[in-house]
Amino acid sequence: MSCAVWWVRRDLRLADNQALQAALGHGEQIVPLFILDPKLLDSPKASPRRNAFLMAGLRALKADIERLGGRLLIRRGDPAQELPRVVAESGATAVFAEEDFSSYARRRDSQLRRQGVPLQLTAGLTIQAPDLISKADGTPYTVFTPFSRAWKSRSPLDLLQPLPVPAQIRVPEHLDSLPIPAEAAQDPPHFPAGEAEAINRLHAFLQGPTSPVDQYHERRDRPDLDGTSQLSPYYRFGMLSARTAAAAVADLVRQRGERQGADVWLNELIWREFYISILANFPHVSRRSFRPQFDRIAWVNDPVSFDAWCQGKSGYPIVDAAMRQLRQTGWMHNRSRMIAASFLVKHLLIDWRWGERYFMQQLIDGDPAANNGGWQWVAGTGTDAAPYFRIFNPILQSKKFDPSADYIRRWLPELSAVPLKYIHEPWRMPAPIQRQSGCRLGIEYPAPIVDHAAARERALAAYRQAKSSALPGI
DNA sequence: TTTTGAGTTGTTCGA
DNA sequence: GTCGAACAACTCAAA
Repeated sequence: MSCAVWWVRRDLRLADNQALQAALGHGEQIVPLFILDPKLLDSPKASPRRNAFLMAGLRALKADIERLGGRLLIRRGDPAQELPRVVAESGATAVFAEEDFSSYARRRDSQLRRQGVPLQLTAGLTIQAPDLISKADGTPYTVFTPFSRAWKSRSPLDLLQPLPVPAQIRVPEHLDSLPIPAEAAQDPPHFPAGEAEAINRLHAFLQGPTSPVDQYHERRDRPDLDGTSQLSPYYRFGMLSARTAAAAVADLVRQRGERQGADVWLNELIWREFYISILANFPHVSRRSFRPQFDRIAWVNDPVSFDAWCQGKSGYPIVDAAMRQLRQTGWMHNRSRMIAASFLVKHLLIDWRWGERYFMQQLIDGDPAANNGGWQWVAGTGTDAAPYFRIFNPILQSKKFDPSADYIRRWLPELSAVPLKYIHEPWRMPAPIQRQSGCRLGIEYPAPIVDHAAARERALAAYRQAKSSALPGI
């Protein structure tokens, strides 16, 4: 009886799954397999919370597969050993998996092929394969706007056809499976794992009674509001495919006509495709700057400041609120990510890789491509050719994007009684008001660890220096 | 090959 | 408070 392995990696879904469909098309039986890879689960960039989300996702996937009459096999170890073992035990003649483009994934998959494992990679992580969108001369785009234009012209939304959930999954009986480990970290309460939850969220965002997507363009930048879809963890593990999301937006536009909110939201999906394409085509970005001259920045890298930043004790309320949201929930609003990241890189002059690693250790949605792209954008070392002196002012950002300070008060209870007039910059609060509001500087809430104006000048000087010393031979 | 227009998300300064 | 200019000069994409 012919048989194929469906090797699940970061595509924990039954709908619109090209690897699954290819495996089903190969033979009468399939082996749904997930390999717990210690190299990934215990890496320095792994996160207990993200691992817990993954395990919960596996439990959901297992139940979904069982509902179709199948089983999910769990194995543990190096895929280079475990995958051939499962292939031998099952007699499978092919292995299908969704292609992933991180450096580790590429090395792993090409090694397996060199070993002779009949591994076939399918598309699906992105809507457009990273090597498909290229300039006229065949080289990849490095600027978002032209990339997005090419992406849109190559991919008319009306033509997107997500694949159905299979009716039945038949799995050989005799194969052993480990249990799904119970993780030390709790399942993240804000993000119940699983494909059903992802689909519910997608529909609630697009079509719910309030249709949040229609206000997305106005509300997406406001961390104090609930204006985003919060689907990122689900894309991260493929509990929802990008194509399903894009097709749902296309449906909406067909029903109700063009909408600004839908367009801006779709653009965010294209950003995701862009950064995956950057990582795939320029793998050096995971270790170094996209632009080599910025590898010469003289970072200060003060561990004490870094620790204060991690703990949300920088003395800048908007930065600290962001970092505490991250610590407490494993998720952070996009605007907050930019503000917090900019503060670390520009105000503290700490290497963006330190921040990148910390975010990966905390974020449930932590994705190598998007996280790296975002950090390099903030650091000014990435694909964005904008001027390096664009340094966020955390006070202005705070007043602009958290005007009532609801976000600050939510995550920093010690500031809850501080008057709005002072809450964005509590160091300006007169001593009597500090006592009155129960928020004394240096006691209940820290004094700022750097002065904005001085830090800004220092960052400008460091970047200027890096640029001028980048001349060859000097 | 050369030229031209443009580049997610900004800040500061001075009128 | 609001507005426009300056910030500094580079790289990319496409004609």
